[in-house]
Amino acid sequence: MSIDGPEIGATGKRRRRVPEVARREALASARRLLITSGPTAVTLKAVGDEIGVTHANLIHHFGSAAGLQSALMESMVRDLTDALGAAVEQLRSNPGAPRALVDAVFDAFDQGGAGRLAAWIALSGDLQHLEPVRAAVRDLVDAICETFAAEGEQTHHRVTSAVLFIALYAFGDAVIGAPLRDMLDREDDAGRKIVARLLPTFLF
Amino acid sequence: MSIDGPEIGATGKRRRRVPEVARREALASARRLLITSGPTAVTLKAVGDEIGVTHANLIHHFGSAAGLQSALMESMVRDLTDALGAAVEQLRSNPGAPRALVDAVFDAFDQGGAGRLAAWIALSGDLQHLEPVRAAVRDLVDAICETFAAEGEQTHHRVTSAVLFIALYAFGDAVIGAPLRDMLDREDDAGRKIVARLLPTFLF
DNA sequence: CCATCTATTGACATTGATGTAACTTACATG
DNA sequence: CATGTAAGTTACATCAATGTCAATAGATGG
Repeated sequence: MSIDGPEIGATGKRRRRVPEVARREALASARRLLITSGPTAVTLKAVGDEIGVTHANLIHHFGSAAGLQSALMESMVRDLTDALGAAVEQLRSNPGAPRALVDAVFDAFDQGGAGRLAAWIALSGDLQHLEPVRAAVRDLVDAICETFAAEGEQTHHRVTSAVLFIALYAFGDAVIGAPLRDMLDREDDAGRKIVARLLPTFLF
Repeated sequence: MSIDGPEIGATGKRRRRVPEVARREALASARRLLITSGPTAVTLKAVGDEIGVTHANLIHHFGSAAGLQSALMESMVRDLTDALGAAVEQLRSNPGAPRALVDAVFDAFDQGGAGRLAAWIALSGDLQHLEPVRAAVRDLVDAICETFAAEGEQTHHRVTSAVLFIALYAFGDAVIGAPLRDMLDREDDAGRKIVARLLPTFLF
């Protein structure tokens, strides 16, 4: 098995990191643990073992275990808002390409881990961590509204319906899409196809 | 503060339950804790305090903490499959009423707690507990296919798309629908309206 | 080379969840 | 009323996660 490789002992010396690097490595490890093994796997010991530091060192950098979890949520929420911002740009530069928009949002929720993050936040009740998402969502709504401004006064209502539609669906697909598609014998991108086909229903 | 009130001592005597009653009370309490406070709140002590027994007594009835969790998952999965079965009956007796079908599925995921349950199972990786759902989902697909058998050879594909659509959406709505609707200033049943409106797109 | 700063560690304490064993007592049955 | 079964409790042990603190050791400036 070759457990406990000489993670630090390879050189026999400690590896001293700049705080920013230490935090970044820890958060990357924590995200990997969250996505692959669930929220209960994100512990100080597990993260420390992955990046070769002790749990006390993580407390030194994040203040507490809750501080690490909070920083992880902030990090992933920032990535999600960035992805939504990129989706806005993608839409502005190339409107009328629903599949590209759908892929951008679905990838953020699936591979970016936003789906599992949102589920974790919702189950644990830490809803305040979702607050930065509010602005990103409203930017997305505004961008879509501008693109389809000619549609009349019902535009805002239709656009919020579209955003609610794609976000809820992408979230559901990221968290339980795989087993559900397996039950139905459907292909991996069945959900994306459906959303891409229905999205014009809202916008046109 | 008046800690440790005479929980049992109110009568001065123990309350002896038949095993089936003890298990039912414990599972009801565990479900309430899961829905209101998340998976980490479902502990032997928390459940025991709610129903007035010790944590050792719960181990006596369920074998272990994992046994209680497993029984909770089974109980909630059974309720979900029952709800899906009822949706099948509802559809057979009154086809062409998408909102009623949508409400039945959404209520199962939201008020029944199936949404939080599914998120918990997905995050923790205990996918085998979803196995009983497979049969219920396939029954639902078959029932819808029979109802719309005249639609041609693409029927099965369209029906599985519809089931995937409503299930993923109901799940997403149950777990993160409330904060998302708040961000978008949308009404509580916005998701249900959207699904009810789009469902005929698949079936007709 | 020396001194200072601080990232890092090791050892220890604490807490909560879980598990085990022996004892108690409610209840049914003779 | 006597008795056996099992629901229920008490007391204790264990383990993992978290937290605290003094000591160690890289890095950098003088």
